[in-house]
Amino acid sequence: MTESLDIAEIGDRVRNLRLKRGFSLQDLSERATVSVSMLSAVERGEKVASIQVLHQIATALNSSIARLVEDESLPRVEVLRRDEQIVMDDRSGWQRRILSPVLPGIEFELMRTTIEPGVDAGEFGPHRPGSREYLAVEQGVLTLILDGIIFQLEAGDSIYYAGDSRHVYRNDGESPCSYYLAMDLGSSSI
Amino acid sequence: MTESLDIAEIGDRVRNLRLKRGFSLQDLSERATVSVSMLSAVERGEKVASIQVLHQIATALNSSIARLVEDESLPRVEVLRRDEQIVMDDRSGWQRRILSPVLPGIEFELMRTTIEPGVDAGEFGPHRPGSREYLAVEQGVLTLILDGIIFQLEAGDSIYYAGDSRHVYRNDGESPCSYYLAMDLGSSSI
DNA sequence: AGAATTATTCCTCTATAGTGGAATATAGCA
DNA sequence: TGCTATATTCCACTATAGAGGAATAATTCT
Repeated sequence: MTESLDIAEIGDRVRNLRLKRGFSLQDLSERATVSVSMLSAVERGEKVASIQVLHQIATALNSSIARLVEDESLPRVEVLRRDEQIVMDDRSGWQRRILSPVLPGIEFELMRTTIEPGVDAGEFGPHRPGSREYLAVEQGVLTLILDGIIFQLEAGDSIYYAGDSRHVYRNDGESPCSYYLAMDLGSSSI
Repeated sequence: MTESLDIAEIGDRVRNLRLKRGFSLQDLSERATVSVSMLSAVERGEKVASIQVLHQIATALNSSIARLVEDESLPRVEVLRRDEQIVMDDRSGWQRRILSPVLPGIEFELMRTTIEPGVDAGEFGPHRPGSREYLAVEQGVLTLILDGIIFQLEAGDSIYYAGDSRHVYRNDGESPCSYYLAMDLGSSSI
């Protein structure tokens, strides 16, 4: 989330992407249904496109508004040693460990959860519409309930589900269960 | 990625979010430095905002252009049983298993890689600027080299790194190494 | 219910987005 | 080098975004 939108930089991104795709302004004009003049003006940061026009440009470049507008200010590397990770221990028998650092403007988490046999880790969500979760079972058997629908997942199985559902994680088995969960609360590409 | 931008729907999203935040048009006008008339027109889908104005509105609503413009058309659930997953077996002694389904407009992958002792899985990337990778070591010891910088990661450790670096994965240990990798080639929130 | 206050839409006007064609700049070829 | 073709920027014009204030609608209070 930036305070100020850099119109010139957006123009640079459009031009870079256009050249990378090997398009002339005329090519892009035809694909995007935007005049050559306007494209030139946008690339030089001379005019501010409406979201309609920028959407057309992005689509023609097989990109997205978000990507053309984005501002990169992320760190290059962050190591989280095991003992530096945030751990949530629940007395009822499950543990959640956050494996990803907090990055400015990024709403994403990678985590590893373990659930003891016979333990119900409780209900989560729904998160905001558009959020996505990806889960991979490392060991044991996980019972995952999404909006009342039951999924039984074994070691090695994986599942994607929309984050705006109610989700319950349970270990109905006889041995500990562990899984990795990647949760993206951000937006889809447009 | 939608073919056509729905201006009325964007307006609905702005209004819903504004009401959720408990703002009047006047409140939002002051916060966003956009006239009350323009806000009303945008909400009613009557006018097309420039990206400058929409950015101001999004910022004032503590949201992003991407989120105001996005179109949700993702599946709710997709299970990938172990034997349905795409597996890349390399003869030199490493294996990569894709754990996430392909979703329209989403450039994200969750994968699990195993590397035999003494094996170098090779060099990857650099991916596009803004992409992010999150890696968690499940077992063994992983040697990860990012743009020439060496990181030694043990079971339980995790690391985030920008995707536009050259990355090399190696198992210098005496036992197999496995790790989970979440790779987001998409954009950051704006 | 009526009055006062607040919120939203309508209206007019100015500034600029966006277009099509001309002028200029650049690249490729003989 | 000069010529041709292609790419880009300039220019004049139309359409509309965006602002400020008036009119209308909705809500709150007595």
